[in-house]
Amino acid sequence: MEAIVMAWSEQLRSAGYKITRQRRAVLQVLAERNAHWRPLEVYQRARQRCPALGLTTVYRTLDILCELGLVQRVHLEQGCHSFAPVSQGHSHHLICRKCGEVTEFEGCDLSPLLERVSRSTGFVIEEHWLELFGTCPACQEE
Amino acid sequence: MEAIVMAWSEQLRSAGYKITRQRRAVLQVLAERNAHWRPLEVYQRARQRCPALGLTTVYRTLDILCELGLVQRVHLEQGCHSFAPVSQGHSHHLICRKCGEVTEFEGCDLSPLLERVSRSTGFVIEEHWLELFGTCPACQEE
DNA sequence: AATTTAATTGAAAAATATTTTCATTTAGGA
DNA sequence: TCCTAAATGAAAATATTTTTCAATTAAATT
Ligand SMILES: [Mn+2]
Ligand SMILES: [Mn+2]
Ligand SMILES: [Zn+2]
Ligand SMILES: [Zn+2]
Repeated sequence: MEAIVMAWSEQLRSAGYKITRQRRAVLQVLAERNAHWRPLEVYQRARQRCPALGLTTVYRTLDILCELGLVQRVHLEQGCHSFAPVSQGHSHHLICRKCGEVTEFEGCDLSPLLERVSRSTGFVIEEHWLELFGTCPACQEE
Repeated sequence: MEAIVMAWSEQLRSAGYKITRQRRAVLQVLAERNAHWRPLEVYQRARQRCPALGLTTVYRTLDILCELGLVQRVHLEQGCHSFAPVSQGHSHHLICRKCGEVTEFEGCDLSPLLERVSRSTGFVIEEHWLELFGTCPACQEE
């Protein structure tokens, strides 16, 4: 089994969640590709491994994974219904508009920007979201 | 009438759209506050000015305003169903988590970051989204 | 291995959000 | 004022997400 699936399972377990066939199937699907997944897609694909799976459980599992910071909602022009795996705590995504591939990128030093905005607006800034869109190497070759 | 409503109307007109009572009511609501608005909120508020207004028309009007770059969808933790006015072309929002106030901020020079990410991933980066969350000056005083 | 039990489950229904359809109305140019 | 394409709202359809609840099950305990 994929190492990432085992790592996720361990995180679930240590947070007090049981490892069920259904949850395992969801994790395995998410580990298949670096991409963003909609609940319905996860459901359809995961049912090949676990036919008894219900869509409700997919939603519930994604909720838990979000809560634990193992996946993150991805916001797209077409809508904000999909989720992508996350490696560390604070994370941003780079999304291919053609194939949907999702790549995390490291290091977002926005401090100068944030400080400037904070000073000019008087806001206390507590969080930032940054998402990049473009074309991945594979899709650049058409 | 608010200057901003007249400016928006002119934009609509010059894009070939008719200025209807319904559209004017929607614009007037959006101009009321620097905030993010959900379609249903716009609908309820705008019906005080134009009782015949339908929710469908609110959705359609927001679509057009998005298309023309006069409003922009705002993405929140709770969901991504609201819209906020935009002054210029490329714009980012700073959102108060307490009162919902939305402030645009100027100048987001992300070039060094984008270039670095582009180099390290091989992606061609075409667009970026940045949203900041925090507490506005008024809400800081509790 | 059998027992126990709280966590988990899926189906169905409900709630919420958005889009489509279509007959009627209307803004705005002629 | 007349004309017409654009715009409209009500209703229905579609899409997404959550709630409810009786049945099942993971896994800790015997
Ligand atoms: Mn960051
Ligand atoms: Mn920018
Ligand atoms: Zn979003
Ligand atoms: Zn505030």
